[in-house]
Amino acid sequence: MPTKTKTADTGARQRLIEATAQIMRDEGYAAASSRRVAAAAGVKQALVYYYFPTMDDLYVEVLRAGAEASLQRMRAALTDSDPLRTLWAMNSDLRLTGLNTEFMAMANHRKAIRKELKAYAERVRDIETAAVAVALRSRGVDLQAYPPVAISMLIAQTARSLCNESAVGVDLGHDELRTSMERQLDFLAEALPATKSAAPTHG
Amino acid sequence: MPTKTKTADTGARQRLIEATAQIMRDEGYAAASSRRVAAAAGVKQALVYYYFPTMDDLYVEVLRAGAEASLQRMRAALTDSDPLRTLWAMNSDLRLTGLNTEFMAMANHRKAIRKELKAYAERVRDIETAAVAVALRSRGVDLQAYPPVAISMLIAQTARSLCNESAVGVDLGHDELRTSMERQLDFLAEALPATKSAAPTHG
DNA sequence: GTCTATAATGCGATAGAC
DNA sequence: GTCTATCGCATTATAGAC
Repeated sequence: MPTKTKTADTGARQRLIEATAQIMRDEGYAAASSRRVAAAAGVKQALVYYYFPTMDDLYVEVLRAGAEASLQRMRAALTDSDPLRTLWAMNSDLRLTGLNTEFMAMANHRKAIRKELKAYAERVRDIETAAVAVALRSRGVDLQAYPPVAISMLIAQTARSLCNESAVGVDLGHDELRTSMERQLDFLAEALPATKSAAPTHG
Repeated sequence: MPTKTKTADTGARQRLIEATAQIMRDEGYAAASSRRVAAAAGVKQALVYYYFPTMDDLYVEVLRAGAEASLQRMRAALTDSDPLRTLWAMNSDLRLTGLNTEFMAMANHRKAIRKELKAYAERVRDIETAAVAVALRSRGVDLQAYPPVAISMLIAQTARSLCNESAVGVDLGHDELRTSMERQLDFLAEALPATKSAAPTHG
């Protein structure tokens, strides 16, 4: 029953959200005007205001959609064999980090965006931290000395920083930092290679 | 001889640069229009175009001025007793990191800004790396295992990330990450506390 | 060096027809 | 649900007086 109730409007509305995301990525949020996103979605400008009362509402929806997709990927990925590597890989995605930079800049001076970004960032951090805690514990790391939330922030933010810099053409030192990080991840991954489902022979 | 030659125009031009920086920090680069910056500097809009052919030229000048000031501070600071802590402190300055975020977002879709930001970022990294190398070497750290450029990037980017998040109200995990980083800096600082000017008794 | 005035364009948002 | 048409305003940038 894909028709009826409220899932029937998945035409223009969805295209508007996707078009907005793409324009923000490619040309910055300042370029994502009602006329530009309408044209990219193949509709007229006034229709934007039928679906979204203000442009900020559209931006929030773009953020929300991307956030849900990321959380979904994260939850699925973090039950796999090497959550730390997955964390690193997900935060190395240029498409995501590019959009994230735009929203960070927007959030600095738009309350509605700031509120939404904060909520999203904290949900992401919770999930990432839980996964890192599992990974570290299974490798016998002292969780007091290495708080999972600090480790997860370090991995995620380092990956994102490298992406952000690459986007503007700065690559100086990237090889060295990447290598250092890879070595650290290798070390943690190899410590206890295949202790699959937590089923020690006993006690 | 402060008059003559070319240093005589330090009135409106300088005020325009400072006003632009402040507006970018407080309200984002999109708010730094020719009318807004002119009003903040106490001149009329058209005068902006007398000093700067296009708005991008003004933005580049704001970036350049801030960059020179930062490099100056950095060079002075990095000859002192604890360069690693100085590196951490300088990259924890909300005024600087806020402006930096705006320029990063701008650089993503404006060639002139991207070129200038890249040049600045690489000069900063060179200086920071040199200072970290000195600090690590004097503490007997293996520079192969811990490349100075990687360490300097890690310290600087972690500090900046914390600032960027705080600016949008995200503080989850900050205490833990800050404490971990402080402990690491303490360790490095105390390893060989006061080996002042490199003057070993000999050999 | 600083101003007034203005051209040309784009913006967010609304009213109302279909 | 999608359109046409429009209001009111801000933008970059230029021309030309003083």
